[in-house]
Amino acid sequence: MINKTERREHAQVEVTVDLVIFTVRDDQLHVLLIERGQEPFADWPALPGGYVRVGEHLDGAALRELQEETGVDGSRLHLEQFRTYGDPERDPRGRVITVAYLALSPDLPIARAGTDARAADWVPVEAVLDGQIALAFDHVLILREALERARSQLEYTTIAAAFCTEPFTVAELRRVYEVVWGFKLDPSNFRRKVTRAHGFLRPTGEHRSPEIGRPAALYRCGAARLLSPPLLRSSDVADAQFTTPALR
Amino acid sequence: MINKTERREHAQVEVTVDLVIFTVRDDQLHVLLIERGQEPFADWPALPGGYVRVGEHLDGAALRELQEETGVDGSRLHLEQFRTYGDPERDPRGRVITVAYLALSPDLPIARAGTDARAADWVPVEAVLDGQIALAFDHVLILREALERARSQLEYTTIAAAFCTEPFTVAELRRVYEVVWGFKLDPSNFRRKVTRAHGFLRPTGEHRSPEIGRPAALYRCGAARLLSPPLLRSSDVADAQFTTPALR
DNA sequence: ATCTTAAAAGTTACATTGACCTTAAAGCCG
DNA sequence: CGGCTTTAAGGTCAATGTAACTTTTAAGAT
Repeated sequence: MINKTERREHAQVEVTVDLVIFTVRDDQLHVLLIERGQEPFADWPALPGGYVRVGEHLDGAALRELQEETGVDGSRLHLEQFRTYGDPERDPRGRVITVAYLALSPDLPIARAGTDARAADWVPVEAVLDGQIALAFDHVLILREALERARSQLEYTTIAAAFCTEPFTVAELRRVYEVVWGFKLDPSNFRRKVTRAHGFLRPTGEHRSPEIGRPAALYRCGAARLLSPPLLRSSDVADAQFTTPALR
Repeated sequence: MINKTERREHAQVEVTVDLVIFTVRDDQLHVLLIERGQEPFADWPALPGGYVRVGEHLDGAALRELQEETGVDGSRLHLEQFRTYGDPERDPRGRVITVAYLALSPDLPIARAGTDARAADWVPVEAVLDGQIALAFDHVLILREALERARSQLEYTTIAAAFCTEPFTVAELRRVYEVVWGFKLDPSNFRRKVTRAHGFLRPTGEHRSPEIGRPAALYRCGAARLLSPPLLRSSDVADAQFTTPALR
């Protein structure tokens, strides 16, 4: 079925990876952005990412670009491929499709300056979705879809713990859910669910005193990757999200 | 950060789409396969798919290849991009990455012969996973991951109805779940859940008499895309699946 | 000692679930 | 016809899960 006519029509494309790295900072969801050093979109904020090299795995390219552009070591993050963007018009340089990755990170300090990217820093997600900050290419779309994916991942998986620096308290974990989902949770019911969920939290036996108040028990991540039973947002919220990732 | 050195190292790749189309037939899960007409892997069974053309959207390429190779009109299926495969060694022709799509289909008759592909037909998924049938490229991997995706989609979305030809009965819908998940469900409890779930089923008021037994009420798909509350597999099963789609 | 604060644990009414049972509506058979 | 078989549909009930709320606990501060 592949004849010489079609052979001429194959798109010769270049492939990039882009990374959406979220963190929780000051009770706000932040995303890791760089400032582009080159045309197109020179000086614009953008998701970290770049070209996949000859003979390089997609996952490897994602790790490398993250390291090069932001100094972040992605090997300890739960970096997950979540979607590929291939609109023929999405890059003014020509046909460039990008494989998007998502990860949740503890609030790491970002080594600025010096390295590849002109700047890399955490930026509040809301500032981007508000339109206060415009991003290069179709990165706002990618960010929006990554956020929706992250929100739903919190329901069915244990990755929320990836936001926390070990060891962490139940309250810290709850704040992650609250910030990503964008609404408050009942502390008591939240505790009951996450402590009951098999393999989510491993108690250390240690405690940490906050500035004031009763000391909180400290936990580490358990072995489970899937949360059962899941920790669902209310059905109202789920209905509102109502994503239809299908073709028209 | 993108300098002339890196510019030389950009992978020049070709991009294909591959489609995993499932259906339920004779109480078995089937996948739509073609027989390759060309090297590499000439005469091997493979997932339908092919090169993305210049200026073509990924979704458009998926629809076109499905039509060309199997005669199936994908515009009425819920075709969803689920993962991109980019192992540098995955295609002997060189660097070819593929964007994989997933859809659930009613049991359509496949127009054989004549067209682009030498043959296209439904094949039991088990025969492939057993190793009885080898597939070209990394298509077994793609199939396996598509199956896991489909299984989990049945839990949280209403796409199971896409397997059924409208109008359909609750028993037909239940058989879809049983075949995809691979275990029996309690008919009574299943009915209660799917009829209660808001926006899943729309009663037609009509009935259809089976060969024997009480006539079953007929339904059409409702408007909801997300299932709330979700229809979960038992937690044992969820634990067993335990996928870790992260990097090492 | 008492107050304040946040963590942790308990209470209650209610909804959902899984396993099982009963009734309903057809065709079939004598 | 009347009873049998078959599948659909609906009901029961104990166990579990949930949301909203209250109470107890363990620290530092006054």
